Amino acid sequence: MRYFIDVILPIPLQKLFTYQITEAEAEFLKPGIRVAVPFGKTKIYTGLVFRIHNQAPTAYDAKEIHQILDDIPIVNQTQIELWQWISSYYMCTLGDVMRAALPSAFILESETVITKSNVEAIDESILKDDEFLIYEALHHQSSLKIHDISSILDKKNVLPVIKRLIEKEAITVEEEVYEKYKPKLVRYVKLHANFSSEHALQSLLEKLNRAPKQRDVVMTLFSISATTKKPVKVKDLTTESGASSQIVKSLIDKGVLEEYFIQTDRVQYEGEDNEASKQLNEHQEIALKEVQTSFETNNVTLLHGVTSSGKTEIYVKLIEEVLNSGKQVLYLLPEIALTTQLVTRLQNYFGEQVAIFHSKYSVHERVEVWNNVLSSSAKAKIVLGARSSIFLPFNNLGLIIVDEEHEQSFKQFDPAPRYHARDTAVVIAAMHKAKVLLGSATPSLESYFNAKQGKYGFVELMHRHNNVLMPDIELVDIKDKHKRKRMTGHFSDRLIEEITEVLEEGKQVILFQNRRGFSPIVECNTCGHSPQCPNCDVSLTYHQYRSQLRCHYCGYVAAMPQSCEACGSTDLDTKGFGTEQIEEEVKQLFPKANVARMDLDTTRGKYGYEKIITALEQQEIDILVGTQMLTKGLDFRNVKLVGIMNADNMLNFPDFRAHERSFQLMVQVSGRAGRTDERGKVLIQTYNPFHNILQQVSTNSYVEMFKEQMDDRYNFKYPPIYKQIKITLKHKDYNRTETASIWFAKSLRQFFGDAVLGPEAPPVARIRNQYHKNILVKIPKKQSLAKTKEAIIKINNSFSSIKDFRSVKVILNVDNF
DNA sequence: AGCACGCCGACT
DNA sequence: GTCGGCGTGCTC
Repeated sequence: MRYFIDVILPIPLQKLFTYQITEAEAEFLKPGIRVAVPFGKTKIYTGLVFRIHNQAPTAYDAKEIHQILDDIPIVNQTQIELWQWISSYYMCTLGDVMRAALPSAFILESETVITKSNVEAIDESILKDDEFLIYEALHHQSSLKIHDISSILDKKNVLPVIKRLIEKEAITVEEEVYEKYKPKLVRYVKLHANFSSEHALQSLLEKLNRAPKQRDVVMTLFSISATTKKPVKVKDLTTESGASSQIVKSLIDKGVLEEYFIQTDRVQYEGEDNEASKQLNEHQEIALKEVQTSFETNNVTLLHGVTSSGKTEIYVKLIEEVLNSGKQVLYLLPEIALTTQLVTRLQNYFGEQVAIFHSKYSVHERVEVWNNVLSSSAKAKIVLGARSSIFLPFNNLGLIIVDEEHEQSFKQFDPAPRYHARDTAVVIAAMHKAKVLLGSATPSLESYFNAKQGKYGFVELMHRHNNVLMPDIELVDIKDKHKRKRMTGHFSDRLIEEITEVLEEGKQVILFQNRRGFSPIVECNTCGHSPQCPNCDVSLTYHQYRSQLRCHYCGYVAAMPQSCEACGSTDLDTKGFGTEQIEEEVKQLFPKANVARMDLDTTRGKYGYEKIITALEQQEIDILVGTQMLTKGLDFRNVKLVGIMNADNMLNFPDFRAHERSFQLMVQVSGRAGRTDERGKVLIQTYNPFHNILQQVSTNSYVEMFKEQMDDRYNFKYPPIYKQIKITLKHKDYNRTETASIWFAKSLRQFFGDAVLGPEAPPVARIRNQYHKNILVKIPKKQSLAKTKEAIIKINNSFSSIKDFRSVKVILNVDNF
């Protein structure tokens, strides 16, 4: 009997690959174990065992595997099922899912290692200059990587050189696989066993009298272990005794001390003991009861709680309950909210049981969280994570909380798998027979719709904590203010008045402008020319603080020109405004106030974000100017006024969800005002104060907004009434993109007729020198999604078999919102 | 996706 | 004449 395995490889190919294994391997292997397999002519890849069987492939000879990488499966059966669901629902390959799901340290790739051949000295005269350079380098260094050779020769393509050297038998190459994850070892020391007796110790100390530094170290070791009664880290010993690590080393060399290593987790909770969860107020208590009742009949429940209503405390109670039943909890949050207070809060309640998983963690840290979840370790009973934490190897999930459920960042846009973590969470929960709680102050239309349809349970929490009133929202008509000359820069007289007042009270102000940089367009007043990005179809944004022009799509940077590139005129003007300009104007208007800015530019780096938040909490900042970053789950105690500089640019955004998003954004920012005792104030500056959305924001009428938006969605066949799939075609040649997209749309129409929209060029038609075209397929609820996808895949297959179109990239995006 | 192979322009 | 550009095809 012959044995085979089908493996998933982390490459975007639909197929699984079959390898030969021995009987012993067949007995050992299980689905979910990683194997290193040869792939193509040279490479070795990490594959994940999907199936073990006896059917020999007919068309080819299966290769043998290279190595088994795990003792036990690192991916469980439920996850493999989930991967399959994601791959079919979001129209991507299993390899795509594998790449996204596994921490990158789990996916090893081989590296080519070049060594000198063992042939006796070869005739060096047959070597050419570059070949000799490498041959020579190998005399000094036993082995070289491809990368090293590139830098020695200072060129990119070094493979031909290597090939020639192999032919001349000067070198040999090998593929080596490296384990990327190394457990972290901490170095400890103890007194060598030889000196455990009183007598031996005595004579040792006498001997050391002549080496006072070493004696100090030994004495410090005694005092540390006497006080802590724990093993002593080398690091503690050196800092405590003030001795260099050299002294410790010589003691080890002498055999006085003995070193040993203990494996530790990189991520450790070092906080205090847990505090008890807070007593709920009457409204929270009722909401909690309602959620619990809802869970009896619904697997998914939506909790609509206004900003500052204390949803977190309810979550905490639910988590406690689930933990007591011995199950795991997944708490999903938008990426950015993870870096803040909430993490600390949950750790205060649950201590070590909380594991955190997000993109700022190193690959090693992620592996540790993965392993802790896999082994159902007590250290990962609750996982607090961003969208990718849905891929962790849970085996006993009881509850998933999706906080800020409406956040778009739960949807992955690029690369594949383009999944939505909230929707995927619902699927995972079903697999585990777990419950899902979606929480938001401004639920997404689809979740609210699902709740209204009875598909989800629904609980409302309309009272703010301590019964603080909802902020008072005032609309300021800047068209009128301009006419009456009541504007100073981008500030209306009302806004200036309010800021002045709030500052006098010693309270803080947040100003929201959803655009970074100084101004999005620079224009020449003489000829009208404005600098464009050379790689994308957008005008460059002016960033004042470095006097640069930058493209927000591709990252292109140029110095701000002194004069117009087209006509040479020095009369340059800026159109539109961003956070930088607001910051500058505030500084001029309120020279005494401390002003800070929070946007992508100021929060780069690991702690950039935290720094600003802490400064605001410590009240070192009086006025904070920022983009939508401000809205994500932050709890600012002392902010009394929120100013929205211009509501119109978001409302006019060309997207069917622009209104919904604007509503959510504005309500969320407004929620930052007056969160503790005093009522907050919000000023919204707009050219169009009678816009329905603005009226709804100012009266906090979610339901009204929902009804009106749903009418639009119904009339224009948009989600959540219709499902939709977006197909994007990309190519560097405009004409080819054009003809390809027309062909694609035409084929789609043969199946779906009017339900196909486009092809249409997106607002930015060229990004990084690639032309884009979008096609939208709208799918009525009653139409089979599976059949629709099948048809699209079929069309895509015939598309890529057309020679001219093969180089056109096709991106399928299911539920592209 | 990589990576090898193979065919054409621009340089020593 | 070679080097290296990228279009084409394949990977168990």
